[in-house]
Amino acid sequence: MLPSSTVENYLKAIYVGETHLVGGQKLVPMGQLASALGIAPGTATTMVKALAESGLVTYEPYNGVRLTPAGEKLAARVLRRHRLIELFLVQVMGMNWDEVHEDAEQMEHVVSDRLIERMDEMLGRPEFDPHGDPIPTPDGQLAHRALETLLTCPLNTPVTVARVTDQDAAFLRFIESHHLKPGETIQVEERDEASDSVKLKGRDDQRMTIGARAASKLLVST
Amino acid sequence: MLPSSTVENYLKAIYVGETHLVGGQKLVPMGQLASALGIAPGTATTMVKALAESGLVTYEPYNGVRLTPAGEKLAARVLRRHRLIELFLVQVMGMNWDEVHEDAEQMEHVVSDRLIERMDEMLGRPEFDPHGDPIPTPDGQLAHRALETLLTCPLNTPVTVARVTDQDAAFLRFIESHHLKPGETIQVEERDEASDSVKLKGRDDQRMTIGARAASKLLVST
DNA sequence: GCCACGGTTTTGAGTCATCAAAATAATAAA
DNA sequence: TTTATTATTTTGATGACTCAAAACCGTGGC
Ligand SMILES: [Mn+2]
Ligand SMILES: [Mn+2]
Ligand SMILES: [Mn+2]
Ligand SMILES: [Mn+2]
Repeated sequence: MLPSSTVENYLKAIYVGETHLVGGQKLVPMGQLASALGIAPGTATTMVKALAESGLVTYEPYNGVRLTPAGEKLAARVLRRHRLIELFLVQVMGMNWDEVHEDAEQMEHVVSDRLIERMDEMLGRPEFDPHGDPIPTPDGQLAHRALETLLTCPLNTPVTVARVTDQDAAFLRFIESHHLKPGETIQVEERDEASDSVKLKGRDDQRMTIGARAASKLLVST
Repeated sequence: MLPSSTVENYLKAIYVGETHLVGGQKLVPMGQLASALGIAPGTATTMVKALAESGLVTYEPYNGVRLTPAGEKLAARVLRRHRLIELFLVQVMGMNWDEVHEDAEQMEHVVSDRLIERMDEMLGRPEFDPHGDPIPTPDGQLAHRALETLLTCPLNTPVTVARVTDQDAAFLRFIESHHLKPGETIQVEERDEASDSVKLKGRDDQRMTIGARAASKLLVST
């Protein structure tokens, strides 16, 4: 039985949720899953039990859920499609990086393998999507990069923006308008705990100050 | 309420069904609708009653169904998307014309207006899809052409293939391999009632014989 | 060690889309 | 006109997916 869009969305959310877990944690709590999918907690519980029944996840009541190898394979496939489609929409269709998420969210479930393969080919087997998120390989491997946030990277040292971990359109437009998209080189000049902000030097030595919250969503390579 | 994929498919099938009706007929019978959608007749009846309830169709029990202006607007929109997507997949993505139907069938329900507009723009506001089917304009107008089938067009006169009215992949590949795609110029040399076949002269004066059934699916302009 | 609270699960219900098969209506044949 | 055939509608049921709200569990505070 091929998985429904709903099942694919659950698996993808669990997959992404697992990467967000800190430390040795391995289980995604139901509350987090429910809010990631925008559904009621009870619905998540019911669905996850069904997913466990079909061998795609392991479910520990009151603890959370984890993907089985079978579930992980499916999840990586969906995430690969999502990110390839996003990149395609930006690179080939000329759409803005803040408006491709919703299209990708739907298309990831319906386009044929053949079309995905054509996109991948046209894009030259890309490794990262427009937001710097890694694109899983066809066999489910995720490129791992050692990145730091603007809150932890070295001061007064050129760093390259590599990834933006927030899909919010307004935030993405802000990033773009301040030339902070992946690929741009910047420096962190100062961090101020009290004012909860970070001072940056960007393109053309342009100075700017952003909040710590925003700074934590900009990942850079040194 | 935005229409579900199911509703969109029903409306599209009724829309296309109406164009296939001969004479002054105006109602699409339930059986035809059901088989076009590949569902049980009883399901069609139930759904159509719901569509009538929401003002998208007019339903006459035991006679059939017809689109209201509201329903026709939605149906034309879906058909426009379907055919634009098909053309996009062929022209831009380099897919074959016999493998784009299924992708379009799904994508028509999910891609954003913005993306459709980009496709339309990239393709130069096309009027016909890869099969020669007219693409409804944004306001729902369908280009009408006076076409004849290979069963009725004049003999020994150059005619141009304009449209192929069968989405079956094997048939489309046959058409392609014999250089009978829309745009090709051919001549009908002879029709034989007894053998139920038609003799053609195609590209490079290549002779071929095809069955009447197939001939009726090739529409030409004189 | 009890209790309150936040997170989780259960319960009961509803929507949408579907089918198989029985009942019925329209139509063609005898 | 009766009968047989075919198309259509009704009926009863199922499977996914969802919610609201009640019940429940586990843990940290006191
Ligand atoms: Mn999705
Ligand atoms: Mn992305
Ligand atoms: Mn469709
Ligand atoms: Mn077509």
